[in-house]
Amino acid sequence: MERTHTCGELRAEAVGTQVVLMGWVAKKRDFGVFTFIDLRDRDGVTQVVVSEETAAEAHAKAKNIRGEFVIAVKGEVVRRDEGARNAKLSTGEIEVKVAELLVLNDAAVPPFQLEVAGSENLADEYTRLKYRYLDLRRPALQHNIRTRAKAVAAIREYFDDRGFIEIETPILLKSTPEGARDFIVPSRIHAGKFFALPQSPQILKQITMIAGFDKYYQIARCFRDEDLRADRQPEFTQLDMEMSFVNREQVYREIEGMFNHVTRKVGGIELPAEWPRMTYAEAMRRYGSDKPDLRFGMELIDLSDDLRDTDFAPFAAILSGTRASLPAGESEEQAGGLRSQGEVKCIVVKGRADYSRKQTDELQEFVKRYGAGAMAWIKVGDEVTSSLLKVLGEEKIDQLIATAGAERGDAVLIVAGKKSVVAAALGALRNEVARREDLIDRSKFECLIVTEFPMFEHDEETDAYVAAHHPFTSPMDEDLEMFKTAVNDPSQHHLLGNVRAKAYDAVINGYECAGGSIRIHQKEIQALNFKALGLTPEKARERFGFFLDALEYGTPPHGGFAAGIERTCMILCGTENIRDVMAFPKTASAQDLMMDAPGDVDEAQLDELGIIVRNS
RNA sequence: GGGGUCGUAGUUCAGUUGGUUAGAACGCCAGCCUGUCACGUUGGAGGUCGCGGGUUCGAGCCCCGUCGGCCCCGCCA
Repeated sequence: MERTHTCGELRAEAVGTQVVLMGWVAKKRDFGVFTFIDLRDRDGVTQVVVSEETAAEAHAKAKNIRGEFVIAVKGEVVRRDEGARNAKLSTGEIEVKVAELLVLNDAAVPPFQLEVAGSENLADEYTRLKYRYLDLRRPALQHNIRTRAKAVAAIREYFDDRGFIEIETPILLKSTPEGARDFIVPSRIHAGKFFALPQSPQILKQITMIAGFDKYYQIARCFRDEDLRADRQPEFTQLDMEMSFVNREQVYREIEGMFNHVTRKVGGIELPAEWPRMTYAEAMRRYGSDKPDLRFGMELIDLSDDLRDTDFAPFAAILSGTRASLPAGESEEQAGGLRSQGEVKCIVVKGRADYSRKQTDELQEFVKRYGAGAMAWIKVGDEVTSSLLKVLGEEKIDQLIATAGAERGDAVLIVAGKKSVVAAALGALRNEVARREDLIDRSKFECLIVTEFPMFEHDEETDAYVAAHHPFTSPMDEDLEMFKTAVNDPSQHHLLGNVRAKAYDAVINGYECAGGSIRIHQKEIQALNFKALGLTPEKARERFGFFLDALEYGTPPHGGFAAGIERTCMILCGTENIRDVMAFPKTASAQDLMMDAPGDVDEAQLDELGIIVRNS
């Protein structure tokens, strides 16, 4: 018996033809003298009917089948009676009248029902991950995994057409101690030495530019041994690309071009030919985030100027940048710097002057997670009420309402503190409120390129500057002099915090979908950068010697980006969970429940590698 | 590393103030049923209440610890 059709393709036109379908029993409805079977494969579901009268042998076999049995049926496609059609099925106009039925394989009773009718009451994720092969049979996951395959195919198509060369880089390479934790792989031949899995092919892709390939791309697996999140797994896939002799705008055009091609091909979605651009500074100021979700407004509004004259101690301390506002441990010298300066900002929630005490308390708890000490509120109801009324007085409250642009019926949610904390707290609160108030239009795709990221971030613990993107990112031409001053004059070191980089992110619907930069191609600036990062020439050579050597031999100006395949697919599939777009994901504690990895290895294997495991 | 939340039948859940024999639906098993598509119907089996300890005359329920799923903070150049 040879399959002639899938279970998703038969329509009324096929009526009268003989077909053979193969698939899994999704559902059986037994009426004694005849039995309906919903037969499922990756394409869809077709109802087949087995009658005792016309196919006694097949009918007898049908008696003994159960969900997830694998069967083949041969029979005629017949039109269903007027009242017996099923509009919910694409194949619902027809059914297959079975003449022959073959049980290709039986199946144990599944540990969970693949789809509970009419609800989203799926089994616990633990069970579904353990039996991932069963969960993957669900149409929703089948669809997501196929969408991902289409997206990857579209990406290849885009770059192939534009003359990019797909180059594979090694999975086994050398550990570099900075950045994310590496997964390491022991070497047998060099017992006691280790490879590291790539966190990204960053250096290697730059070397393809030095090697003269001009345009490189790769669908690259990346590994980072860090804690997981709803959108983060320890291994994930990136579209990685790099090009020579380009400026930032030329890279932006490829970002736009690629995403636009993928969304058009996969989802039939038309994104703007040119995406809006916004500097990092503007994004932080207006949205408190470097990846703002632009599907809704509710921008952050600065109330600092209105509060500069206040006696209210917490605000006064924050706004004046006096000692009281500094976190414990921060020195007075640092207080002179810009970063000790705090601010007071707010968002306006339209129509929610009716927030209850419980609700504002919940939101306060929410912002505290981001380091905010408290959340103040003003409710512009029939009467104006506010947690700040006593300390600021009516007049000041009215002034704040005016600055915030709040109208009768609105609620104003206020956070004060260090700039970074205010941004983190209000940026997150903005998303949280939008979610709660259902302000997000899920049919929208709001794209943005965020530009001019800071070159460095200040690490409070070590009081050192670390690369915000990676140590090969080029500073902005405008900031080059400041960069040089900051590196060469120890008293001006803090200026590093103000140096902007030619680094950028692509953001869709609040997800960072891609990021990249123009790289440093001159060894002098690269050396300067290592110095800024506190790497002595010896240390730099130890870690990146081969790369520094490579830079000596005629490096073209170059830049590129990497795009997260999973995050892109999450947006295409409309899911908020990365596991929904990966065939075999790991749990939040980085385990594979299906194969029970990671696991122990034989003593003999360890011996060969020269490894002794310390039992604690 | 920290926080939140959940864990009761194969699955999804209910379970009152701590009180008799822990329930429902779906699934499963055995029948009946000529048009279902969440088929209907009759009957049946199925429980270490995650695990360990404690309080109590008595614990699914209270307390402590622990394990696991999910989410968040830190972390993720």
